[in-house]
Amino acid sequence: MTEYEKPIFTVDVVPITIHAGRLSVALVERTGDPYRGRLALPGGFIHVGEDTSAGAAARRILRDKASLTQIYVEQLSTFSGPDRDPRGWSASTAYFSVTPYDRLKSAAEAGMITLMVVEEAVGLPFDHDVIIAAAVRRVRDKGAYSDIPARLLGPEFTLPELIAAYGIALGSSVNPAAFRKKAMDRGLIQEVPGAQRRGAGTTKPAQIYRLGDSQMIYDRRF
Amino acid sequence: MTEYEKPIFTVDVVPITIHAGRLSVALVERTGDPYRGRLALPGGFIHVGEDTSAGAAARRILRDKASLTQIYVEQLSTFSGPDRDPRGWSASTAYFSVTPYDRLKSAAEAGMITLMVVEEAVGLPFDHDVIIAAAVRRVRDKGAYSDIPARLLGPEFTLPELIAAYGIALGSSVNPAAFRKKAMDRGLIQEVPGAQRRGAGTTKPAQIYRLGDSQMIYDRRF
DNA sequence: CTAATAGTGTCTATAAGACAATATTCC
DNA sequence: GGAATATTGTCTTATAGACACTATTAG
Repeated sequence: MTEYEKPIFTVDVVPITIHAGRLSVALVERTGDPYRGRLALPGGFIHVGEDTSAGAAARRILRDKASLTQIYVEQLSTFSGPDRDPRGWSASTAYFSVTPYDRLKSAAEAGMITLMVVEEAVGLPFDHDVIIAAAVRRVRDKGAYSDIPARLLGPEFTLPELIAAYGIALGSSVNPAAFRKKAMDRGLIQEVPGAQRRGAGTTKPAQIYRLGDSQMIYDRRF
Repeated sequence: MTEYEKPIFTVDVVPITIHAGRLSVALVERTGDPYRGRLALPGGFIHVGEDTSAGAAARRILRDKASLTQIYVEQLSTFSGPDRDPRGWSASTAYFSVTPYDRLKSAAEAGMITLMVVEEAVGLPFDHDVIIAAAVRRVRDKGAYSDIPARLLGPEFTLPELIAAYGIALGSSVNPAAFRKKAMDRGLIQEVPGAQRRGAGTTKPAQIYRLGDSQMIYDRRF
């Protein structure tokens, strides 16, 4: 068999969250060679002896660079070509993660990460602008029929909070009545029976929910 | 920067077609080292001086191994891990292509490729069983709201042919009246105004259509 | 005319959006 | 009671599935 020059293979992660009511990404300062010191997506090489898959590498990177564990991670796409990395022909398998801001707060306050609103995260090294745009598109496309936006919240939430999260993730307003009906019918959420209230004060308290078993995926067939 | 052992990076393609009324994949006999002589998905290494992206490599592989050019190719997912390739830690970005059988016929008759019904393509080298299953799932998931099944046909087709293709691709029967209405309303297909007939003989001839501008993607929002 | 398939129209069930109406809390 | 938000119910509209009916060809 002919031997070919091996391309560079890396993993990048787009850590998505809601910060101050806006869909945001967590960026890290590059410590390594190209673009050292610049803000970019957390990423890195495969640790051949340690990572059991590219997805596992993505989780390791999130853990090491943003102290994030136990969160939703999904493969996005693989970006490749001779010019995207100055070191040579490269392929990067990109993942995105979805977390409540709470989980990122201490890393942000420690300066490990910098949050940017997705629309303002431009001019980044490599093709990270393109990767972020693809992640946002995925969230918007899948958001309306999946539980991804719900993962922007903690494990318990009220319906108004959930509706707000869907609105922010989808970038469009959400019909509360239709949302409720659909979410309940499809089993996206379940009431937390005991405690029913929450919220800051002066108004009617809302029921607390958790994610249900269903992910609200449904299909359309002819 | 620490140097890490580079993983192997390859590209694999799942060439999907309809053969004898069944959803099928084209496999090739491996000429290279692991699993030499076995049937497997067409695939290979990046040619660093030649390929402008992994998708371009996928197209090159289709051209070289199955004489296929100018067809629909879509990135599926990247499969990776320490054990999927006996040569070591590897990642393979998988693509699938969708073509009418006509385009594969001469390669099949020349013995370059072997067609197998997707359900029967099991026990293949590497994790190609998993890759094929993922491709079939993608076609079935996206099929109901995209033009992918239409690409299993040539550029001109009748409505009954199109409905049959959707049925085979989706693995379920299709309501002709509903399909027609939806496909026309959404602009999936356009009448070919001049010639209106075709078909073998003894029955009413059908109108010929082409793909329209729309790809019939639509979204659901709350 | 008959057989066979192409194509159309109608009815029904379902789901989503709009929007009004009701409920519950704090003050 | 009043303000503010939560929650529910009703009406309308769009779409898909079921299914029957009409159309067009060869023989």
